[in-house]
Amino acid sequence: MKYIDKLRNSGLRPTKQRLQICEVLFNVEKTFHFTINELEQKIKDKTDNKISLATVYNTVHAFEKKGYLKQIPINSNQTYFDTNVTDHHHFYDLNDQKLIDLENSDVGPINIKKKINGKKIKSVEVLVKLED
Amino acid sequence: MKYIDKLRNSGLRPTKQRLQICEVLFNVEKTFHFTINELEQKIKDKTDNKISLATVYNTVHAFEKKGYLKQIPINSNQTYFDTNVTDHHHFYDLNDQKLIDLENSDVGPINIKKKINGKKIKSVEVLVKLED
DNA sequence: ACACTTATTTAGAACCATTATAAACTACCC
DNA sequence: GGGTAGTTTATAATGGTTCTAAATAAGTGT
Ligand SMILES: [Mn+2]
Ligand SMILES: [Mn+2]
Ligand SMILES: [Zn+2]
Ligand SMILES: [Zn+2]
Repeated sequence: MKYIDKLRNSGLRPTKQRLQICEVLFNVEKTFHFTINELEQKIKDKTDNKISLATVYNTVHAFEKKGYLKQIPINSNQTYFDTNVTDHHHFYDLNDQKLIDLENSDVGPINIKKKINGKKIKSVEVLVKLED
Repeated sequence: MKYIDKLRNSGLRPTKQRLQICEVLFNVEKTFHFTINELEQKIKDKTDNKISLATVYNTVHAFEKKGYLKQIPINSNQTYFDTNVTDHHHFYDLNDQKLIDLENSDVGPINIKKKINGKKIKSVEVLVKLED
């Protein structure tokens, strides 16, 4: 199986639950954005046996730590995650509460001129809020 | 008093509590970022009588709605607000969990080329994450 | 296969920032 | 002053997330 090695190489045991979550998250055409609750629902739809909510949280955080997921900084009552871990930007539709990817070519390079002593830039993300 | 008119003109009654919060938020040299808990602490430090936590929440949301404050989109367990309501960007220091303003001149103009049908751009914000 | 160790899963409890409630209070208008 | 709508307040409720600790499963060595 393609995810067994991925997990083992990351020091994560390839459990049945983790492999099922890998299927839902990564074995799809397009990357996508999700909350924990939305992921839980997808898992229920796709698989017969249920995975406990605690395991969903544990797994998402483990994958985030390994760089297979990232959090999207947005003000919402739920945390948003992204299966697209490349550097990219977002539209956030305030009416529909929907996130849409922006390609880097849609924004162009961003040159941060200010420097902070002893700190390095980890990421540069643009959030474009949309309304009707 | 300078905040009485500001509040009345916004359709907000200039109560003692709101005026005190105005002093803390706006009667200072520099704009700043805060969480509700940090604001509550500042209020305690500055004034003798206490303002209930519910009123702090109510007031911050009322001021946000009127455009006197804005929320900063960031992943934290607490919501961050900004007394600088002009368009500007932020450094977020992941180690210290501190927000620092970036001037527009520090980033340069950002040209969003992609358009979404029937939606207009409300804001464009850059978040630059820093680490040691 | 077996025993042993360590990682993981799980249900449920705990946590805690935020929001809702509803009664007391206050600003405003006549 | 009297009436009304807006505001404050203590407190409860909400709900996403994290913690706990016991059960289970995976890896390792023999
Ligand atoms: Mn996390
Ligand atoms: Mn708000
Ligand atoms: Zn994305
Ligand atoms: Zn700011």
